[in-house]
Amino acid sequence: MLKNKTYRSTCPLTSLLDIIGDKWSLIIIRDLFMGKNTYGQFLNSPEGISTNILADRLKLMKNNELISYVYKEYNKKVKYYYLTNKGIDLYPIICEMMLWSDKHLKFKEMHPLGLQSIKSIKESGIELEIKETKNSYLKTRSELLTTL
Amino acid sequence: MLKNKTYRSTCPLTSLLDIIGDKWSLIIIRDLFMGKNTYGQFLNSPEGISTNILADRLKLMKNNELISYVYKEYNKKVKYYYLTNKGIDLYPIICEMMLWSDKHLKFKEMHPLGLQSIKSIKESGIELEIKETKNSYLKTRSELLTTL
DNA sequence: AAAAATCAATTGCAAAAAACAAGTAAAAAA
DNA sequence: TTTTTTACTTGTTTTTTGCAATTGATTTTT
Repeated sequence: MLKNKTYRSTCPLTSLLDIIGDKWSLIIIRDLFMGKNTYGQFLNSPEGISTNILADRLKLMKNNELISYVYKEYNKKVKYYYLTNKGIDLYPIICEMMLWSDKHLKFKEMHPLGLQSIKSIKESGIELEIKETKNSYLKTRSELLTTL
Repeated sequence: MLKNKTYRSTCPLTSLLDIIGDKWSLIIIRDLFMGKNTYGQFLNSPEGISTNILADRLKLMKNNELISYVYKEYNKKVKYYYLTNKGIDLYPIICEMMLWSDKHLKFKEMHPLGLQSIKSIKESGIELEIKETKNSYLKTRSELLTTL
């Protein structure tokens, strides 16, 4: 299992990388923004994460308070994961990452989080888009939390 | 050595992670923005990257055209690395990462890229700050490239 | 109530990558 | 010419990943 090491330096960039600087964590966060919220749904993403890595990352991100989960009362088995506020605040990073890829890479087929709209809004400042997606997710999350 | 695999999916986020989704690449990019540009300078960063990992990442980022290097005429040994335009465009990502850390983590001692100024400008839209840092780096780079 | 199916993990093992230590080759400085 | 500096490379150990099979609790079906 991936160790939760101590931070390598006091640099804020480094510290973030110590937490989510791997090839899978942000993909799970992306899936959460897209409305996925169970272990099985994460497994079904096209990237094909392995079960042990997924379990490990969910545990780590839970420890780091980026995500949490609830059970629904009619099912004691399935954990419904959701982003904490701390996790939601990762959205601008994901946004900028997708914009970079869109500009510099050739893959344009899949745009999970409405990249086109992000781009057009970008010109008038990205803040609005960030706020909108955040609010939209907050709504989704509150629905999840109120329908246990 | 880290393999340059094929992309795991067509998602732009995933593709970016396939390129720089590790614990070291962005730290080197950060150092370049801070004005460091040689192997030895990268080695001296507080994070303490190993020599083999550093050599590997420089090679990979060169292959991916995020960075390049030049020799100065008075020294045939030292490679002076610099960010390409593609690499410079990673700055908004680094920016957002530092802002996230500043908001959510406790480490406030080291702010490599003028975080405080990024924050204050953020309120009036981050675009300006991004453009400024970009221009500032472009100047540094052109100085490097003209004083071979 | 018992059997079957589902689902979120865990386990074991091989391969890959990272960390650590030491060495090398070329160029620059003394 | 000798010494030092610099950018790596090599070798070994440890950690992490990838993959397949399995477990164990819960849910569904019979």
